[in-house]
Amino acid sequence: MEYNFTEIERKWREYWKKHDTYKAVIDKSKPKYYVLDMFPYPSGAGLHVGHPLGYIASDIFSRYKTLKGFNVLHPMGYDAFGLPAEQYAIQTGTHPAITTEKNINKYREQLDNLGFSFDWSREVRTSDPKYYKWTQWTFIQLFNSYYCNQAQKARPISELVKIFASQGTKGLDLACTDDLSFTADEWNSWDEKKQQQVLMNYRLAYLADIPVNWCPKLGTVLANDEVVDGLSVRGGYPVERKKMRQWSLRITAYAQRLLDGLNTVDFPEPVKDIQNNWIGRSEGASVFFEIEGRSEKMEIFTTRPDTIFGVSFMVIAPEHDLALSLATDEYRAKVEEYVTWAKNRSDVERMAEKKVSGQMTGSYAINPFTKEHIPIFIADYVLIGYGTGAIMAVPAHDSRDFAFARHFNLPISQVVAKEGAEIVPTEQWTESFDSKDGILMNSDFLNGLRVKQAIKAMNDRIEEMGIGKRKVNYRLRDAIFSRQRYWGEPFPIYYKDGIPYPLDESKLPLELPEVDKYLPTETGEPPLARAKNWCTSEGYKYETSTMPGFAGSSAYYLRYTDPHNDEMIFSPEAVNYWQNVDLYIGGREHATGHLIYSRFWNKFLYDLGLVPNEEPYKKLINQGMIQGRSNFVYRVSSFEKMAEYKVWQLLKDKKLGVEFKQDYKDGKRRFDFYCDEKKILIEIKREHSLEKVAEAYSEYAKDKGYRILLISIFDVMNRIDVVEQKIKDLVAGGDVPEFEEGEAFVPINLFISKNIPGREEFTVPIHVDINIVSNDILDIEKFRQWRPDFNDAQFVLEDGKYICGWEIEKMSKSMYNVQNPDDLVERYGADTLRLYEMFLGPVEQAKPWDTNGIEGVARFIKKFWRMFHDEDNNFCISEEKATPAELKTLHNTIKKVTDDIERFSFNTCVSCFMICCNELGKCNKREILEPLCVLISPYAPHIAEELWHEFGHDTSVTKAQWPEYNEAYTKETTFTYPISFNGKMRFNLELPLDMDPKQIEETVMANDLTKKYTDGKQVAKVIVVPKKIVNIVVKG
RNA sequence: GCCCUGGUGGCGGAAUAGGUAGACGCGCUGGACUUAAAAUCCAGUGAUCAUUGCGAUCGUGCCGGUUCGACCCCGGCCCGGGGUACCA
Repeated sequence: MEYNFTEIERKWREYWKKHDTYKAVIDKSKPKYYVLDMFPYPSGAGLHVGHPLGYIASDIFSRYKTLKGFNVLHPMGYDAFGLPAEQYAIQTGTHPAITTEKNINKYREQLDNLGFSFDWSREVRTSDPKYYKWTQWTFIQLFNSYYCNQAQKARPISELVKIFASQGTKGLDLACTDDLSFTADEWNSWDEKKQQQVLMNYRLAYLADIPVNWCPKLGTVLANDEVVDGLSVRGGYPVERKKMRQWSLRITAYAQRLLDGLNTVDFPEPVKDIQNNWIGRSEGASVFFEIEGRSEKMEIFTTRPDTIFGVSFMVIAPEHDLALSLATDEYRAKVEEYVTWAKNRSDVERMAEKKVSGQMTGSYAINPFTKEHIPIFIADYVLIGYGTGAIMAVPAHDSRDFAFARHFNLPISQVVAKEGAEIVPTEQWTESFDSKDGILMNSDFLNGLRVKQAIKAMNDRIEEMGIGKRKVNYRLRDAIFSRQRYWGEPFPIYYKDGIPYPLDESKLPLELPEVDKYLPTETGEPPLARAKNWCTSEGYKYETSTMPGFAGSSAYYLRYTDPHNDEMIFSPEAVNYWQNVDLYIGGREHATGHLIYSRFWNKFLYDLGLVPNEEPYKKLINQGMIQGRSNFVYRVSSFEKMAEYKVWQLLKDKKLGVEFKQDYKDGKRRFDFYCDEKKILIEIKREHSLEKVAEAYSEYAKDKGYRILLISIFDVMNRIDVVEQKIKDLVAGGDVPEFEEGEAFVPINLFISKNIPGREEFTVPIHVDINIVSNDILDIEKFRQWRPDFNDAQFVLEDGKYICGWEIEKMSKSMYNVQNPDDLVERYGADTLRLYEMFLGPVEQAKPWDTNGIEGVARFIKKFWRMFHDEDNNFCISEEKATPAELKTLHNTIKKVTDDIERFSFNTCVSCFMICCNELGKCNKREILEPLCVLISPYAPHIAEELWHEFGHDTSVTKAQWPEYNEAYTKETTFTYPISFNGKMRFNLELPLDMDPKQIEETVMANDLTKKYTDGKQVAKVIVVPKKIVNIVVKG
């Protein structure tokens, strides 16, 4: 009798459910610990083995922390709004809510199968009105807030109204779209509409005409992180730049705090790097250049003000306000043409083609230091969205400016030189010198300074002269928050006289209305415009776009602390107890999206005084991707090539006594094989081809004095011995008929096992379902049934088996390498799957899925079970006292497992359990096995729970205590020293631990084996590292 | 291009602080049990040479350095994976 995992696992899952084992309640007598998984979008495909990897890790950690006496919050929910359900709705008319519900149920079933310790009473779904009420509520708070740069904090907009009324913009430093300046009198004189327009310039959620990523195929706008290489991440459709009126979140106001916060959290270094780059802080200066003959000035941003003496032209972006007005009559037509061309280029085109392009405007700027008049160009290598959309070009020290200058034949002048390097005229340069440090030259008062000093000196001078100031720029853009989509949160906004107003909080949630179709209207409005009565009771129209995917996921971790609260987003009591997330596990792909948005969202709520921490996640772990391991079968693609290969095996290496050449070229003709010595030509073809050409070949051979043999594929495949005899006869000079008519070869579905020689030459690999392959051996019967076109398949086997090839690829349906966790749970049980997923390797590392190894873990579980049971599967435990050796094994295991879980090294824990069992052998003592049962329970909760109850406990193993490590049991009195010579280990020597280095050295040197290795050589030095190693350095 | 990661047997991986490289598992080979198979158990398993025994040499992507001693630290390169790209 063996361990019946199916029944036992089901039993305990039911028990946990019935007893609310994993329900978390506030308990101030215990320290809290918050473990969070990135909640999934419930896709129709369900889970594959890659998804649960992170969940298993977090579950182990949660269970461990609970056993260590923490009150653990470990919730789960669904990121339920999203494009796939909506696309499906468009195609089929099924309401996305129905699709989503169905998918969630499937997910839940799969998750339940794995025995996770989630507190499901706290489940949230972003598409649930009770949940998105608070997403909408937060949006209203953002709408009603502005950001004060001086206080570095969000403040209520009502406060700003008061300030404007009393002092205008004087003395204020606010995060805004445009730098406005007005007096109190001006403000007070404006009507409501004008005042609201001005306030929009400051709101943290604001409406503005901005260039957006418009995806015509999806009919919506996308955020920057939803676009990759000019294509939408979902669907891969082209995206174009377009100016549209959109809701945005002023995340840029928080750029510095988002950057600073990274130093306070424990995230993987790459994630911090990605966020750092995404935010992209650069320190520089904004400088105003006068324009020849005009009153307005041109503002540029540069990080290298020290190079201003090397400026030889200016460049502005095609979308720049001055672009057209700077064009002189002479250049107007060309400028207009260029601007139109540049604006209409899609991102995809721009990325594909990186040719230098640009257009002279005819206008000139004046260098404030050299007073030189320098031409102003328009070029699309300058981006309107960064800095001021205008630059001073320093071709000697910037690769893009250099390329531009060379293309338009503009002067290049060097102003920085590498210390001590020879000065080469710039005409001879092939690339710019992008010097981050060096010595200034040709730069008046900066000459001789180092770059760093020069930047400071120049910044000081610029500010003194009043022509500019120091400035920090960020690459980060405000987050576009509108989607022209149905399946998302409606904005709690209505329009009165064209001005947006927030809905009264008492009216929340504003529920998603029913629509007849999930498509835009004929006039191009979003789907919500189709809804009947999509307006307030007073008749004011609601906003018709919906919120993006990241809206609902930005604060879900907070809602989990108090998920059913209808009065407020969460109670202060709940959030102050549970605080922020201690451990967050999820994929790296969220580094620039969700993780930045939710950090921003959290900081905003922190500013409002609602949450106690500035950062939402203390520690982040990225689980690595599980790649698919595809299997291949090799189908014969050319029987002619296969036949040629077979015959060549008979001929090559003078096997018949004479040398044959393969693929022999005779004038314009080509033959498969040729023997010069015997003047023999051999050609292999299909029967009917041979019939056609037999005569021609025959004549040709006669003319040239060759003997020829035409062989049909059929003969090679079915009568190779006859073919061989013919060739032998021919070589021996016998009279062999050139061509004998025979049967036609009917091509078959033939598959060649991987290691059959020559296979590569005549087969093509075909993906085969990994579920009909085991240890790379194909189940031939299942293969025949797998696809109708294979049911007549025939095989060339090796050792009676068909061996498949394999490759590591992405896990995907089309490659037939998707491993479904349910199948494995059915075959091996959830505990085994959990252990195996951890055993595969470090959680953070990407690794291929390979079912081959799971047997080993399954064996371990069975072995573990047998330690507690006799041959008849009866629980059989001894109350005998444990031996010192057994206690040592147990306590070494306690120490190792505890340490490894603490450092999230889950894979080595599994090895440790195996080693422990191997060492304990047949030990069945309670004193050892009871703690071991608790130790393994985070990994294999079902079997642990069963054994725990068999031990006679009537409460769950999850309520047990983590075993305490006792050093006394593992203390050693001796250490086996590796004795090495010049760093090479030669033998071991067991010595008492209390022996001092001097004594050790003496003992080792006196040893016979040591003498053997030092014989005839001079001992230069002996290194003794207590409890580590002895190294003897010998010379000669 | 730039930034980050990783590179160890046939395979997944271990070596936590510079100190016995290859733990544990898979696979493979041989054996035990069995009428047989499965399951289970035992032994072996980095490479090469020597195998009559002791063994010897090489070996953590490549080249070099530091050190008594390097998978680990330093310098230079090669390859795989991810991010990002006219960000001035």
